[in-house]
Amino acid sequence: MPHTPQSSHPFLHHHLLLHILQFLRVYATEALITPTMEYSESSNDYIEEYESIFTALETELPKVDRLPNFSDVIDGVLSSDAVTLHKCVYDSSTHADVVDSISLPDVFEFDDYLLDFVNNDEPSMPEKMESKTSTTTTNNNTAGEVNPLARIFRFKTKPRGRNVKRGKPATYDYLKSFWYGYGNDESLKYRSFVAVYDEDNDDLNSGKKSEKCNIVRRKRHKSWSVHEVLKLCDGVSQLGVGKWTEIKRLFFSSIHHRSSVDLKDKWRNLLRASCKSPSVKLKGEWVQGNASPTIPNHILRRVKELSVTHPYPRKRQSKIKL
DNA sequence: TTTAGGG
DNA sequence: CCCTAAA
Repeated sequence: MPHTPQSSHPFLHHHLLLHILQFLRVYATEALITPTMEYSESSNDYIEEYESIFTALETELPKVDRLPNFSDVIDGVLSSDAVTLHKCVYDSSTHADVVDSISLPDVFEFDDYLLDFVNNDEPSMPEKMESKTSTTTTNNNTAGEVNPLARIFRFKTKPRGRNVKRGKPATYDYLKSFWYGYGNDESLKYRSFVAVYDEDNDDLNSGKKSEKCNIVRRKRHKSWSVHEVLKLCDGVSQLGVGKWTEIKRLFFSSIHHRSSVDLKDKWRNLLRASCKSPSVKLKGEWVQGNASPTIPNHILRRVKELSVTHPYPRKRQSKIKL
């Protein structure tokens, strides 16, 4: 990794790092290690595993030129060997099930945590940035203060992952509304945002206005667990198709990261999958059907049944053409 | 705001 | 998952 000039970003300063690590420590200790210790004698392995992660983070994070995103970090933790072992303890089939099985403190709370930290105890800014910032924001901020969020947006980050190119560029004000008030759609609270450094609108070089860097909004991909899918099936069988807000309220009240729209999308995908031929055992051999092998057959069957009992409401059943 | 559908 | 026309 030929990382060059240690781009010193304020949020990567040591004290913030410590906060992040502290948070991770608490998270891992309380949510993952503790419940494991009740079931395994080799929990020291887990602790060591996490310690190694922390150590790695401590040395690697300062080199990253993007705002550390807790969701990404925790993804790494959850995909670690420690959790793999953990999942065996619970005899679950997927990591998602592990997450479901132990009541985690909300994994996504970190974004809020970080924001609070930023607001209350702002890291010092590099002079280079400090001067430019002050000149460009004087007119826009009351009390002449630099809004900490604006600083976050100055990170020269490269978005990663899927959908990143399709994200809707947003302004600072747009994003701010999600940080401070999540509105009624709580799922928005669990979305992560990535600031994209806009070369063409670089106030560090041009000295021009650039309060509005491009912000790419994206929701981290989270595979549906069996538990969630069953929940969705229950909802559909009880409330019918199309009542997703209700299903969300009654069956997903504690699963904050699935919006009603998510439910709708998932059901559509499940229907699609249930039509395909599942894997079957023929003469002792497993014949791979063209249906996704990741979805248990009993679920596909359940969906199949429900698709008959609760037909998908077709808005335009007939396309009347004259 | 919520749904249905296309992307 | 995102985006948006429709309702």
